[in-house]
Amino acid sequence: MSILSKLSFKDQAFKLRENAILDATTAILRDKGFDLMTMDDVASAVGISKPSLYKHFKSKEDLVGEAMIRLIDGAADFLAQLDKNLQPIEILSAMLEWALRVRLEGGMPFLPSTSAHVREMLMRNLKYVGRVLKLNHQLEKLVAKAQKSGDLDASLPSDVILFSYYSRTCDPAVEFLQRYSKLDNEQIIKHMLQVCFAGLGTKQPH
Amino acid sequence: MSILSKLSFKDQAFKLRENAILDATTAILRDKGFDLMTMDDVASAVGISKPSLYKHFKSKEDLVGEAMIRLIDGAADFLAQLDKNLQPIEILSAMLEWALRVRLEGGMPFLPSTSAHVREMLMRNLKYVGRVLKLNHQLEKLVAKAQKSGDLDASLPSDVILFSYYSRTCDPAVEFLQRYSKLDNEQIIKHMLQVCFAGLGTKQPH
DNA sequence: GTCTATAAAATGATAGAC
DNA sequence: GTCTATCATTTTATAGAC
Repeated sequence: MSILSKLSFKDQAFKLRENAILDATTAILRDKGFDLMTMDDVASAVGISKPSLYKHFKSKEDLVGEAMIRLIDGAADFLAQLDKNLQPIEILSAMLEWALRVRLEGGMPFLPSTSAHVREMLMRNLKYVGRVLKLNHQLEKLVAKAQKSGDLDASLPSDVILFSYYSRTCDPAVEFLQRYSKLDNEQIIKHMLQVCFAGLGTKQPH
Repeated sequence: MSILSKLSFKDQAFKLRENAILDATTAILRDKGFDLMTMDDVASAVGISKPSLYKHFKSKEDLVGEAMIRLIDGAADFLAQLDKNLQPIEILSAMLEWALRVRLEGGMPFLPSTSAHVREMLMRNLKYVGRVLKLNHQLEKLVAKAQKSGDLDASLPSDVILFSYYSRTCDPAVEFLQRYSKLDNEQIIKHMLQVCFAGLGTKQPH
């Protein structure tokens, strides 16, 4: 039984419309960012009026929060569905690869890196913070294991590894390469993974 | 003879006030970003009225452009003053170290990474674009030399190296570490340089 | 629940006195 | 060149009809 079949037809339509609103929100956030995205933009992209939009989401902050939550849920689902026999470093690499691919295909705005203002807004959203903390906890454990096994540099503080890892998912180099280089998406992903884990240089032992 | 002594006292005061305006603009950009920075913010931070501010800079775009130009000029000055006997990889490392230190000490907003909107605005500023292209040309040559000498990974496209290098100057991991870790600024710089050139992993040969 | 119309507030930019 | 006062516009959010 699908998740939708539990709901009445009316509620199904409602859910579908909410998803359409979140799709439009994601696309506009990616193109314009939070500050420049207006509720008029979203309403007209979906083809509804602004008061109707406010029936679904009580504020701009709420709307963006829900869009970000859907994003985090996608990442958590991907992680949950990975082969449990993979090494921690392989899981981390696969997660980053997934995030880069989603982003290159036009899905992901990754707002938290954008500005302190947006970050604070999201941090006030308890539902969002809960999802983030849970995912962060899983990734922390993977980083610790990979450091112990020698796949990640054990001389670096785990904070440095984790924050740098997150930053790679929203690295502006991706957009620059997509716009100004002749590399295709798969080549960009391959090189970004290489740069993340092996760096720009030819490593000397330390 | 200093640069200021060529000017009348009145013009000196004018220049000093412009510098104070640019200082305030830089600080506000760092804290709030372009979209949320208002001309009222800048005027009251400097202690002048908004119309006075507009006598110095004809628009918000112009003001931010000049602040960014001053930033690029600082980088170019630092590069020009480096020891000419340094290896290209040492110069690149020193430049990144300088940029990270400036940023950690509260100076640098590094807008170009922020949003497509801001990037487009700056790209319309010919004075700014000129400075950026000149600096970019110098860094391109350093990257090519470092790849040739084997200090930077020659198997990576130079585009990938250059864009990734730029991205490290505005890596959000820096702010996360400054806010949420117990590392001091110098430790953060050391680790960020390590991550940039050597990556997160323990490199296997390729 | 959807719409038209509008309130309320913020903000980029300027007029005009001094 | 600096100020007070103000315009014009944008934008979040809502009232009220249907």
